[in-house]
Amino acid sequence: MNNTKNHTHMHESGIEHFSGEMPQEETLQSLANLFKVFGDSTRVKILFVLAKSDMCVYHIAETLDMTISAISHQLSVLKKANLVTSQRQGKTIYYSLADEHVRLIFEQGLDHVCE
Amino acid sequence: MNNTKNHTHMHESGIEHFSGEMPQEETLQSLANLFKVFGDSTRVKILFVLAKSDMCVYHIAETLDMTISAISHQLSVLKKANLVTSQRQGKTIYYSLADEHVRLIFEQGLDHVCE
DNA sequence: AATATATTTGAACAGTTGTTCAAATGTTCA
DNA sequence: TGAACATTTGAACAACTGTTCAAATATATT
Repeated sequence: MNNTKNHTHMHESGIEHFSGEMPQEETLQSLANLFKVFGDSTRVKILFVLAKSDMCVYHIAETLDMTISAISHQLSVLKKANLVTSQRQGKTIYYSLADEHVRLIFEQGLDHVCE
Repeated sequence: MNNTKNHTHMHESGIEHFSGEMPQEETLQSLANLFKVFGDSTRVKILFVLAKSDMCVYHIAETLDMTISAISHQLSVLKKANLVTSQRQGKTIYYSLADEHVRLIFEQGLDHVCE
């Protein structure tokens, strides 16, 4: 699985950058999975409209001009990732952002994109 | 493309959450693309080892126990996203993190994952 | 120029992803 | 209970992604 044998490199930089230790394999996988959820424009748009106000599936679909089914599928992804929560009120189910992390992650990302 | 006609919803939440205005379609797409790059554990690992010290392809491959080719492909993705920079030094090409944004985005993500 | 080292590149492949469509599940109200 | 509303679910399909493999490029050394 590794074709790195018989290499003559002698480099050792010594420059220390990052604050913490290298996290566990499992943690890095979780981190990648979290970012993967943010890595789709439909989901990003959903999170943005939810950041403005709680909404039901119908209204999100209307706002983004997409089918209810497509939005529902993506909401289930967001819910599984604990980025949104839902609350039934009669026939309608309202979705909201799960916590402040979402906003903070967004702001960092926007900083980078809008530099 | 939209099956949301003839809906009887009357909801208007009024709850205002997010600091800024809804960004442009294009900006949201860029944001999603940025997160997409973070959404792979190999790339996350590469960024982590680069956060500790600048490294060449061979040593990254060695550290992550993967092929040089696989790492090289992913480095080109990271470079295209302006998350890493490279600097040739003789035969060897050293890679480094492009800026502090990477660290900040990571820290936000880790906060969420390790809650 | 020829050789060894260091890395990139492109095609190919299996695995994953997002949307659509049709059908199913819940909920409310007459 | 039956009809209307609100949303979810699963299968299907095309598009995309990450890794491998083999070959190409680039640099340094002799």
